[in-house]
Amino acid sequence: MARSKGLTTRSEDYSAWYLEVIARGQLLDDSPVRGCKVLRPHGYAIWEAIQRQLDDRFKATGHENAYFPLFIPMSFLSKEAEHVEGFAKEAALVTHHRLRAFTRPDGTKGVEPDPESVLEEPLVVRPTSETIIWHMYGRWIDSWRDLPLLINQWANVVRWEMKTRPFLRSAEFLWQEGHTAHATSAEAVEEAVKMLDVYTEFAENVLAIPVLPGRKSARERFAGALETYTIEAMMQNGWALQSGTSHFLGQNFARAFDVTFQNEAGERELVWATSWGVSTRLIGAVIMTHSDDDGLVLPPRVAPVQVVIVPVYKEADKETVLGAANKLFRELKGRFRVKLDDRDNLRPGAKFFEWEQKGVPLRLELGSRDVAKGQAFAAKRTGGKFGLDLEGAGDRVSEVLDAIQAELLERARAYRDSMIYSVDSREAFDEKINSQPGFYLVPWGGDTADEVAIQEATRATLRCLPMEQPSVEGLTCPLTGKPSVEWAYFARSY
RNA sequence: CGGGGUGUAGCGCAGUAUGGUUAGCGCGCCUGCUUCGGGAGCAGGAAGUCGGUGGUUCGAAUCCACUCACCCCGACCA
Repeated sequence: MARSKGLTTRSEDYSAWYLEVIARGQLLDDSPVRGCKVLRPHGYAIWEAIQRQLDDRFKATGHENAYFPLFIPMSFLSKEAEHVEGFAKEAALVTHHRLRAFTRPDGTKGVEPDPESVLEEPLVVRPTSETIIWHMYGRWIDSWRDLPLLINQWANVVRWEMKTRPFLRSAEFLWQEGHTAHATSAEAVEEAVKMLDVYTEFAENVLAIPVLPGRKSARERFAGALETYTIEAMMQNGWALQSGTSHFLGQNFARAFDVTFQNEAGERELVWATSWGVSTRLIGAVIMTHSDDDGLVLPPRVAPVQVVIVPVYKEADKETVLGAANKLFRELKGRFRVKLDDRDNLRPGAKFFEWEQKGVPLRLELGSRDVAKGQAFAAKRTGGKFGLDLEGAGDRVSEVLDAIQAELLERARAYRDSMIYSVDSREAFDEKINSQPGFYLVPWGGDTADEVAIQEATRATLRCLPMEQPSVEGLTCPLTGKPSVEWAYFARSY
């Protein structure tokens, strides 16, 4: 009989639930290296879907891909003061360029760094690529005609984090980083905001994650940026997840790497910069936004398998059913990522559980009764079962997947909206923020010192100053008692 | 990096206090037969350097030291 699915529930232990969903969905596995995970095929395929669809958007907004080296001369990191401050503590360093074999006293063999191979200048494994990219931009930019320069790269980066969490924070992760150069400040700001819009649209339409776009406070800003824009998502435990950032870097990197251009008047000016990125953290956001107590739930647009066909047969009708299943499979496979699970060693129920835990949005069961009716028995991962006509199945499946995609976004939005609160005093905030986690929207009037104090008392941080800013005329900040300056969201965050 | 916890077969665990032949159990895996609409049944079988290194001992999964990884709670961060 139906035994317990054995998954820790979200309400029992949200963190354990998250780890189990990842393990059962076969997204990640541990590696022998601290903080570094292996992206298994089912997890990597989600990243590939993200890459494809984001890359299309980057190309559509005029960007080109390039690739810059993994290794950065150590001296580059120190060229931009705030930047080095931000990344020095977590930089991995290459100091030698070869190993040599040696024999231990007990006769066993080992390898050690060859002292003869010490690098003249150590190399930093990139934590982000601003420095090496701006070094190169200095060679490529000379005239206003070279601008804007709009480049993106898909890469891995390394940040030696103290505490890691699968997808959300690991020592090595995959991401994309866009780096653009502009002739004017206004144009650079426009670019940074435009890319935040791309992220916002992508998060909602592809990942089905509603996000709050906004600006970071000075305290939360990227190291070396004048302005950091962010999209903040709400996880099911009421914690915020910074899901993408876009930075207006001013002329900081141009100044540090001496990147100037000659304007139309013939004068030399420093170039204006932006950078923007999203990472495999987005996969964590997808998991924590949509998954349920039965396991992974994936939006159709990023699901590695969108439709699974499970034939159900007895020996007598095996041939008929498998024939129909194959026919359906061939019909769908040109349009969807579809899997025909015709394994003979598992019974249907076992297959249902397996695909459920892998987050497949739509399951089509096909038994002799269905074949006789000219239908498949469809089950949505989001709930709901119905007969689906085999005739014209492709169009119908397309509609159903679209409906699931929309349903996930709406469900997430309703949940998120139900977790946005307001408070009228600091006391109320301190009392509620941890017993009732969520986004707290306040007409903020504080400064960095106030943010620090609030975090020390509650562990909540200022997540963003939303792009949409209704007037705060005449309002007082409930957290500081100072006159309100602009609206801000506070939350616990990952 | 500080405090706490856990490492025994692919997964989940017992065994460790009080050291003692061939280290068990459930699930999974392999073979065969019967099954097949929500985790199949029976029979047979394979799989472990007990996280690693070093020590104590006639003898170590068990005791000691060091070390690695993971998890939880803090400090730091995408």
